[in-house]
Amino acid sequence: MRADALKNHEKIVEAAAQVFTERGLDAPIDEIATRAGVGAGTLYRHFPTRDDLIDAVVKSWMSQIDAAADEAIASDNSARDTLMAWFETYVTRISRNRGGPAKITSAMGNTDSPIFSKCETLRLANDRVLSRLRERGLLRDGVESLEVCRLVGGVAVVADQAALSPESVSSMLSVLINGLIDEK
Amino acid sequence: MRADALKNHEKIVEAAAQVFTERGLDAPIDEIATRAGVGAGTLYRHFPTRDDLIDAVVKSWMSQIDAAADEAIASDNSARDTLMAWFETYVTRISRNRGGPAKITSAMGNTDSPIFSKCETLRLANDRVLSRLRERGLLRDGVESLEVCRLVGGVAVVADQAALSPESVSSMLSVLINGLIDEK
DNA sequence: ACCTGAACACCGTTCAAGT
DNA sequence: ACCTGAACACCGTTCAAGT
Repeated sequence: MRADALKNHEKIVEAAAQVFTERGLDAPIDEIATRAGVGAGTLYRHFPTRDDLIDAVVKSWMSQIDAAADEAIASDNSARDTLMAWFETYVTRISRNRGGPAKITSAMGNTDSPIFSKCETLRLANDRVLSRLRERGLLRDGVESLEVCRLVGGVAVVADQAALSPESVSSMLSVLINGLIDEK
Repeated sequence: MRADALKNHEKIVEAAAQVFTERGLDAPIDEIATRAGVGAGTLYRHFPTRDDLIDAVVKSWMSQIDAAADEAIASDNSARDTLMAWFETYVTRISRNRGGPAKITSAMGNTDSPIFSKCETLRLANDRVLSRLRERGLLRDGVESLEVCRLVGGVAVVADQAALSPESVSSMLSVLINGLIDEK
């Protein structure tokens, strides 16, 4: 890769991160190109589809997910508290940009989506948390990680699109958690 | 209203119902106008926003919702079976057109959405089913109808956008139901 | 009073011409 | 090898001209 191409690549990702934050994941591509100071064609050369661009932007804040999962696993809190803290982190992360929950949750389990690997990171982190609780005998049988990601993602999508308060989200997550934990 | 205006109104709603079924609720407005045989301006005169048009189309199949709720209430099935049948009907109805779950669920509880009254129909029908189960002592405390509509709607949104199978939907609804019923 | 459709605006995407 | 930006396509929305 030539030096100017590399530089442009960086500038585009940086601009995209800004624009996505301000205007959501559906923001005009052209504004990103302008903000990055490159022509539209250059942007398309580096990122043929919007999803490729999203993938590049999401990359940076996905690593924090693993740390959050580790923290949830380490704690000796009740299953309820563990799941609530973890799910709230999950929702917050994927909701960082408007349109994020829908984009990420609908790509979940879809192998040929450009952002599939990011979804896998999420799914595997979630699986680790669930597995830990299962070991402790706190989870109902037959709950699958992918399914839980979709349920929690569904809550995030609705909250994102209807601009719901964090309290509404917690309250919805609470119902989900009731459905997941084994109360003996 | 003049006779030709009335006729056009009907033709537009009819065309919209067709086009929405074929191409989803985000289908090009212009195709609806063409199919109805009217100019774009005429369509906009009758329905200033897309939501106004959606409202008119949704009207017809919303009445069936009340019947489904009545049926759910009348049965002496277990809380689980009652809710599963009702939620599946709920999801099917709002998923009739692609994009329907997102449109309807994000308008839920939003007083100044053009389709608010349709959402109220859904919410009230759901409330009747929940109330009946609560009377029988089968429901956990503190579950609100609006919240349940959003949770079930969230499942429908994800299923719609990720093209999930009916089995996946049932399985997700099952988790929700676990979280709603009081197992003593 | 209502309708038409050309016109404008906006945005995604491509590609000929440049360096 | 990579970049630019004009050009094209598509679609939403308006409005002057018509009946």
